[in-house]
Amino acid sequence: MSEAGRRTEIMEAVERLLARGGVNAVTMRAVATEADVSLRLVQYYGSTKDELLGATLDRLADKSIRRWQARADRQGPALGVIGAFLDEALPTDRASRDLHRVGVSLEGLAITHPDVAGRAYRTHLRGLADHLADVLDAQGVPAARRLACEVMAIAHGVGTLLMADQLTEPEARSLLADYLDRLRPRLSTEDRAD
Amino acid sequence: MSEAGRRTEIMEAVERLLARGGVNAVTMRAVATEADVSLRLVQYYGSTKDELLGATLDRLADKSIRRWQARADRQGPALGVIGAFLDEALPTDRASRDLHRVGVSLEGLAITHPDVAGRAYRTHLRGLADHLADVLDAQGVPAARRLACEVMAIAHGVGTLLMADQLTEPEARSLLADYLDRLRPRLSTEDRAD
DNA sequence: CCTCCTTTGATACAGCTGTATCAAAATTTG
DNA sequence: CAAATTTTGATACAGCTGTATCAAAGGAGG
Repeated sequence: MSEAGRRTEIMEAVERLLARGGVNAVTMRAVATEADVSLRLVQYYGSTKDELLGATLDRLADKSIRRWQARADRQGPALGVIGAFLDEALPTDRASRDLHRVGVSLEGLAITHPDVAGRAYRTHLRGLADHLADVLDAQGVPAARRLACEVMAIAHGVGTLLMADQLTEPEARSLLADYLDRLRPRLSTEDRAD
Repeated sequence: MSEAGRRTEIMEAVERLLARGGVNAVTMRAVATEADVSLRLVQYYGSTKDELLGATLDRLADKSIRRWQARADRQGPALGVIGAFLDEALPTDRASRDLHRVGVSLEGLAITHPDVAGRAYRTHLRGLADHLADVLDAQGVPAARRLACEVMAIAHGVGTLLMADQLTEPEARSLLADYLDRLRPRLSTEDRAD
């Protein structure tokens, strides 16, 4: 198999481990087992653990932003864009729950390794915020970046409460629907120039 | 020194380590050094690491809820209560930043150890949500618990963005002020019965 | 004084960690 | 086929981890 392919496989194994058991579950030997590959090969690509972890996190940030871009580029009304973002961010199915867990791991990692993981985390968040702000701004929404951050904040927070069993999925959805209702009057350009 | 005093000192050392370097920084030997005590004594109280960690997390949840209760029991108008909550939760000074880091550690720990840390985390969140919901409900706010969760969500999310340098402190404050502005019409009982 | 509680010291052990190093297969590629 | 690349195997090592076990010192209260 080609070099790039193997590297990808290995980084996918790292992602899976992150999603399942957090940062502590990512050991070189565990990665080898998860990728169904010898420990020696994990060393062969991505020589050090930090390099491997860093590359995985960068890849993750890229993927996350790219995925959201693909979905949001069919621009609807601003409210629809925000609704789609919230819907996408909500950890309801297996995949999005895994993604949320990876995000939490990354957030925690940013504390321990501000240089490696912190940079990836900031890149991730900044990319999402920039893109969301751009889309909103293009629709004439006032104070677009501030709103983008607010939407990201509530998405993250509600996701956390959902993962911690403080909200059921229907409760989370109706909470966000309420939130969107209150947001509606602020989304038109002529309503208020900030 | 009395038994309870030492135990408290040790758990405070655990908290400090959590705030500084996340979960991985909490080793028995590091706790001993941080508490300026011998390793043997850390074993003497809180025999197992899991027990020590669990007790610390429980204590933390208690403290956090109690602190917020003390502040919110001087009941003002609903908007003021929510504003106070947001203000308190915002990681601006050293202490609240440390607290936020501990919270992130706890959140991540809830993934790795759903039994020990997960329980403490849920207790923490539930306690905060219950109390906030009670206060709001007593003021006649409709759908109080849902709103309580929403406020907690945005507080957590904005805190995360602030810690990750995606928002400056003034930006975060004006974001929350905007949010509160939109919330105001919904806080009176006669405005809308949900 | 003597007994109980607290505290320390030194040290051990097995387990997991990242990393390194030998040679040797297996596979792909020219 | 031959050469280069990819992959494995078997270990090794030093470091940190939680936990355990020895004896002994220090202090408080009866």
